[in-house]
Amino acid sequence: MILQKEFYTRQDVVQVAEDLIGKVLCTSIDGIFTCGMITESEAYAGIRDKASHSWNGRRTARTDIMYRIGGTAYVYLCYGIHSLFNVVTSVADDPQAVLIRSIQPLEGIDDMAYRAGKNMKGIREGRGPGNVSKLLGINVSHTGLSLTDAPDDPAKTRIWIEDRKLQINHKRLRTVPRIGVDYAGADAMLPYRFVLE
DNA sequence: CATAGGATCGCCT
DNA sequence: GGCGATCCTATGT
Repeated sequence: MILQKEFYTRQDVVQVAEDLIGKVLCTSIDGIFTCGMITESEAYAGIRDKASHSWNGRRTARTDIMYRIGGTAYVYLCYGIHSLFNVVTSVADDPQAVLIRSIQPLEGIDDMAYRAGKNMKGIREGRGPGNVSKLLGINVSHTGLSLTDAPDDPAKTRIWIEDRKLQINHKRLRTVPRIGVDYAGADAMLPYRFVLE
């Protein structure tokens, strides 16, 4: 079952981030289908969260996507190299999002290995937000895509998330501070990161 | 216009 | 643990 608007438009982004663990992130790009189970996520709590791009109401051409309705893809370039994939949550004009940090590849392993090039290390684990996009073929041109509305042409690029009722061991789900947000002061300590070990 | 730095990664020591 | 890759964004002159 494909996750619909009701899942994404909830206003507690931390809860959505936790609920995304164990769900399956899927892409159909250039006719190639790949997917993986989400094993790590981070919540970015909008204008009140100093670690968020939308902190204090910041709004630019890039972050404008965060102000859209939940269920929209927000992809941006980090360090000039990596495309980082986020899921916009909550209602329009409440700019919250969840960063997908890691997946466990499920289908299309060969295509993922091809996308990763000769560097096969980490393919089985799909670790790191830059690698998630790399394996699934996601890039910054996909920012703004709807995760809930199917395109007119079935052959077109599509990104979505499925609930396959995969059973996860909640005893192995850790709630810890986020990574790489030291600049956010006290907000860097918030337990907004979820890791399935 | 110039410049610094970032929600990273992989390779080096 | 350190560093280079590489480019968009925000800020300052």
